[in-house]
Amino acid sequence: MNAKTLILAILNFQEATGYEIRKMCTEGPYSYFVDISYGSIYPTLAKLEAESLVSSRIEQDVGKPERKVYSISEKGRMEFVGSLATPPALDKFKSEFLLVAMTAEYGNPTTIAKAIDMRIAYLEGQLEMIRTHTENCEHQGTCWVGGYGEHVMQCDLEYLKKNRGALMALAGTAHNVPAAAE
Amino acid sequence: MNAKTLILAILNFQEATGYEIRKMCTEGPYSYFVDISYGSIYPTLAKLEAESLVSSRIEQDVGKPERKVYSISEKGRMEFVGSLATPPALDKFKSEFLLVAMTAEYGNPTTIAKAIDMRIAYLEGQLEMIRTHTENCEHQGTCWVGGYGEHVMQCDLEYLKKNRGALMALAGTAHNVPAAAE
DNA sequence: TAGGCCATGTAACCGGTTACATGATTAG
DNA sequence: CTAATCATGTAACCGGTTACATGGCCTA
Repeated sequence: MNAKTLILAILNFQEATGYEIRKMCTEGPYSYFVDISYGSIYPTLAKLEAESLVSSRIEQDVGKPERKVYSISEKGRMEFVGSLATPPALDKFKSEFLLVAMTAEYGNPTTIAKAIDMRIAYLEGQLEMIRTHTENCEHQGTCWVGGYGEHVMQCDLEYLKKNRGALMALAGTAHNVPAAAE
Repeated sequence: MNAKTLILAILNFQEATGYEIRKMCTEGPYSYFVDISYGSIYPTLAKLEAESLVSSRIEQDVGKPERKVYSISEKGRMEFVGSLATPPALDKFKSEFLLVAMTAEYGNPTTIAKAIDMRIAYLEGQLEMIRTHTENCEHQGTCWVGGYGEHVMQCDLEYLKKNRGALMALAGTAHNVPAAAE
């Protein structure tokens, strides 16, 4: 999914500034399946406005930085609904951790242990985040997606905890490991 | 994970041609957590050879196209083992499907149904693929990762099947949907 | 007074994709 | 005879990241 569709989808639900969009995508309910940064949000917003799919207004509260609040236009809404007609692309998933796990025999046990534990901690944090989002969640689609993430992450954690030992047993068992800079 | 590390990791296990590497990454045991295409494999292989982290030899069987088989060098092995020392980056996950699910109320029910069912079919295919890989699997790290994928995908499917109805109930329920080109 | 949050933006860079070019062999 | 598989590569393009620039307010 490109930044354009994503931002249109967000603005379809609510008005927002670039800053807020970024927050939603890194800490908010979108963060589970999305990944985007300032460097693409602001330019995209500008392009969207140039195509008049969104409009903006400046808000100025005393003692606060200027906010540029974007709203979706009727044309933008049509674009968005239209984009929903094409079947969604497959998920993209990349995991460095799994490469490390696969090659565990070459890794130093301490490093592997740290990698597993950091992953567990990360997933637990994510789970907690999702739970706070879905706890008092009024939007049903968001609940559905939140429940999805919660379920899958729980399974993920389950496997990790249950099989931590098995992976650790492999760590560093390879022969012919060159004396590398560690 | 960049193409370089990934290819080095693969070549650390076995010699391979660019074509074979690509196969492993799209249909083989790496396909679950990796995503790479010819356009990055061949140039990367060339770069790797220029840095003498890998070497190549030409194989020519009668009646078959020429094969350029790459092997990792001692220097490459060291580079690879060294790269295992830095903690792995967080997983990258992007899902268009989940965006569609979140905005299900704006989607046409038929489209949503198709999206869910295609996802189910896809996951079932992936699961089967993983199972064939892990069934007679001699490399333990690969088994561990395969088991991981299997477990998580099973949970994924579970949620999808159990909550298909709930999502369908939301499909197309939004008011104020512009008469878009569908 | 240091660091974090609010807030907007730009420029350079890069990793990787898509599409193209080429061609032989084999299976249906 | 057609489609798929084996096999290698290039060039243009692009979406997005990283790092930078700027600055005021609030909290510890």
